[in-house]
Amino acid sequence: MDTDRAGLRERKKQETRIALSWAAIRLTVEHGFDRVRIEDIAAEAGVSTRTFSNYFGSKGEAIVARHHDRARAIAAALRERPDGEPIWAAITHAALEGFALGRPAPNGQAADQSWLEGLRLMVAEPALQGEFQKAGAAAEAEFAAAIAERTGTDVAQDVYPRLVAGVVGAALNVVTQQWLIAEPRPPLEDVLRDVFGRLAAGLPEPR
Amino acid sequence: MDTDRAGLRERKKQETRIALSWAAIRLTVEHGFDRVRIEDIAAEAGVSTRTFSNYFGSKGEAIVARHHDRARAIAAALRERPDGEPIWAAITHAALEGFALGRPAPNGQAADQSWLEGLRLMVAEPALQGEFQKAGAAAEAEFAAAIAERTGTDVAQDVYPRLVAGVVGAALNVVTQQWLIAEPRPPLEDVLRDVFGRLAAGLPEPR
DNA sequence: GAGAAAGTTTGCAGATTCGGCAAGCTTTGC
DNA sequence: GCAAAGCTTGCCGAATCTGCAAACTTTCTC
Repeated sequence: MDTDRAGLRERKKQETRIALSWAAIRLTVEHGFDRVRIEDIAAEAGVSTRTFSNYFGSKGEAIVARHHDRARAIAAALRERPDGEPIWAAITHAALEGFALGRPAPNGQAADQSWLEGLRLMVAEPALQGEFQKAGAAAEAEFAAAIAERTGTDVAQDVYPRLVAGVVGAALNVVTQQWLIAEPRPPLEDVLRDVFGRLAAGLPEPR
Repeated sequence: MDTDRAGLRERKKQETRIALSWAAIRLTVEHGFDRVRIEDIAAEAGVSTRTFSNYFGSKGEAIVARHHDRARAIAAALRERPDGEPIWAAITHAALEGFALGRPAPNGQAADQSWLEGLRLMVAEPALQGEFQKAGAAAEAEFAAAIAERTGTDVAQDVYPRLVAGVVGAALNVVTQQWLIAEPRPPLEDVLRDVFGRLAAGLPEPR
């Protein structure tokens, strides 16, 4: 969002954060979760281990940070959708935008590849699954707030916004999963429309 | 399930596991997550810290273990539902059974109260949210398998069973949440029917 | 039943992680 | 240009986690 808002200090912090996160992903993909020490990640990003701890509470948090940001981007995208748009259309567009959105990788060229491997890692490594889900849950909270706003409901009181947010979160997980494993890899958009279509139809039993 | 199947050894292990888990919940509710050491939990359950580590990989895992078992019970309950039953009816019943099911607490009388406080804790404490979600995800996997079995679909291939499992998981989270905060506390069954009804209807926007 | 086999519990030690604190730098704001 | 505010870092102690080997218990076999 605020790409270069608010000066040098803030920008540097973002850079450090992202550098740490990518370093964590790269090293873990390459060597495996428990053969990477925080010391290694910090070194790769050019900061001290103590600084690592200032940014992230654990190795897992650092690895999942990219996913976390992307998930929140979807919530942000939803807020940007035009007011009149029907809710499911808005959600679909927001999701597509969020997925397509900024996929910055350490090296420009193999960006997608790095991200793909990172995602696979987060989903496969048991030590990371909790962190991965937690990131999703955090994003869901923002998503619920955005939905409540848009539909004039109350997050604290009404079940609707939280339910939709939770369901969409679950759906996006499935979409990601399916997209990761399907071979050949289908366009994300197709998977997403299929899944959302089923939701809107009340999840009819297939045949 | 296998209450007293398979001898003394197995039973003792279950007892230790449950004792550790309840001890972890009780102490954490009373003193707060980071003012409880594994040493304390182990002492409360009458085993060594090393033994604690044989059962659980972390404090969080121990605290969430009860939730984990209950969530898996819902998947197990689904497998027990009669074959002809429509899928959503089966899921609803399984969920109700799973929720009602075995709520053993350290002290018989305040069982529900302990469980309620434990749940609140898991949902409120950031350090536990990841673990909580992870337990849910693990249960969801079993749930998906049960659904695939029942509907003759393929977990690895088809999106349907994973999607339904994910959505139901999300829905149960919302139900639990709503049930925890609503005042006066409504019957769980009512909340559950409301939420599942919305799902089956395709999540229509509330006016 | 007795004795062997298999599975558990425990203490110990080493590697890591985590977070408070205070000193040294850098960026911001006036 | 300077003071205030915010970051980074090293150091340190408290906790966690895991492999290993010894001491026990339960289960299995004859």
